[in-house]
Amino acid sequence: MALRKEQIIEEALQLLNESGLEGVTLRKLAKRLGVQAPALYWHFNNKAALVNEMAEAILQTEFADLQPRGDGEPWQEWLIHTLNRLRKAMLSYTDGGRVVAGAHLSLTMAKISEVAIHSLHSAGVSLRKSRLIVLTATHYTFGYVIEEQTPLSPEGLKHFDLEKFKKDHPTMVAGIEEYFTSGRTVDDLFNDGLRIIVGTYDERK
Amino acid sequence: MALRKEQIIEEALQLLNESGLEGVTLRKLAKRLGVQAPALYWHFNNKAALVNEMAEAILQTEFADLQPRGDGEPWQEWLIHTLNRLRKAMLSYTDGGRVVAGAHLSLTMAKISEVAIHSLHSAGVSLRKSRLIVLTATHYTFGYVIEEQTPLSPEGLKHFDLEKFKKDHPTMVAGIEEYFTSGRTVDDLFNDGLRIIVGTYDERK
DNA sequence: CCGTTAAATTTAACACTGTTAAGTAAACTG
DNA sequence: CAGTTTACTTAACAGTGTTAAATTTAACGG
Repeated sequence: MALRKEQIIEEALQLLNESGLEGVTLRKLAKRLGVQAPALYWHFNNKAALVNEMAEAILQTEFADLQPRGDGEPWQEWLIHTLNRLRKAMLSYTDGGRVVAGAHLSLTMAKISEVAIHSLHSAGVSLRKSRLIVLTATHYTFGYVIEEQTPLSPEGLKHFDLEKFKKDHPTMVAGIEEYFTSGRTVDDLFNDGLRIIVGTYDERK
Repeated sequence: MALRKEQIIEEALQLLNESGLEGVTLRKLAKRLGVQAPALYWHFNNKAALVNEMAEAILQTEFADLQPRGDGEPWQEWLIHTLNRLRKAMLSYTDGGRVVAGAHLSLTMAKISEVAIHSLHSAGVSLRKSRLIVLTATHYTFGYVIEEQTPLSPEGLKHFDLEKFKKDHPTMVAGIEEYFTSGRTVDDLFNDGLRIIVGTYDERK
């Protein structure tokens, strides 16, 4: 009775969350849909197209409606809030960062950029700087999420000498310990990076 | 007469540059080395380990020697210069960004972070802010390079309506045109992003 | 209701992929 | 010279995306 494109993507996203990006195979996906693998090729030209649409769907759940900066709202706060939503959307699926970052030509991402640049520009920031800040913050967000979603394999951990690492990277380790023993989280870390970019990072507190 | 680990990686990197990350298969690599594919498993536990060592090699060619910030040298300039080297290293191989960013537990990356944080801290920046800036700039660099190395498929371009895109994203398009018609390049764009992060972006000029 | 056309899917197969197990030949070691 | 380690080969497994052709299912006009 005709498989619908929408439900293929929905099932693919569920599979993504259970098995990760490597685990999303056409045969597994087809089985869940009660169909044979080549049937999917009627709905998608190839797997890459499927993954692209998955990325679009991930973004759409969070950005179905995207309000531009409100009157009087500081652009820094608006941008930070918006990029927190972007991170949240990617984090809500296993390997969501890689999926979304790998999907070029995403209309939703383009829309986010457009609204963001406009939201800064309309607040008095020059067009060039608006674009620079949005671009920088977006790349930062992608890089941050991709890394936080990259699992460090237990295999690599086996050969990892923590004591030697500490001895070889004292400043780095001190910085990490200082940050987290002060009660901060990876969410705080992400937001502090954004504040560095938008220029509202406050040394005190 | 005994294959050496070093030359396997060298050949793998050459293959990477010719065929991209997808093109680096154990059989192709083995063939180039005049050997059968399973022979590689004597030298590496699995393919992921091979790719990790490729990442390390990519970084090592550029960061065999990494000088910390010199006395009197502004930390902003030192950091920008160092991250330009990081970008250059990744750009020198097809999919270099994905390879390096995917390699967790890279000792070379750890060393870069350590030296960088120290270079900022020793210039009077607080430990916490030093780490924040380095982390932010590093993630930005990864995100930037990964995107600039992601090829937009001709397939996706077929269905792409440029005129509609322009109409739907006027601010974004205006920003892009303004930037590049002023004679700037993607290298400049990358560096302007870094300047936003380290706080030396100058609106004029 | 029938015949035709188009939509949606199946079956079979191809050319790959990473990876394991078992065997083999050369090189070193005592 | 015997035994062990090093470095590989051969054979095979289970899986991958993808294509071509045949086949079923649904839709539609007369």
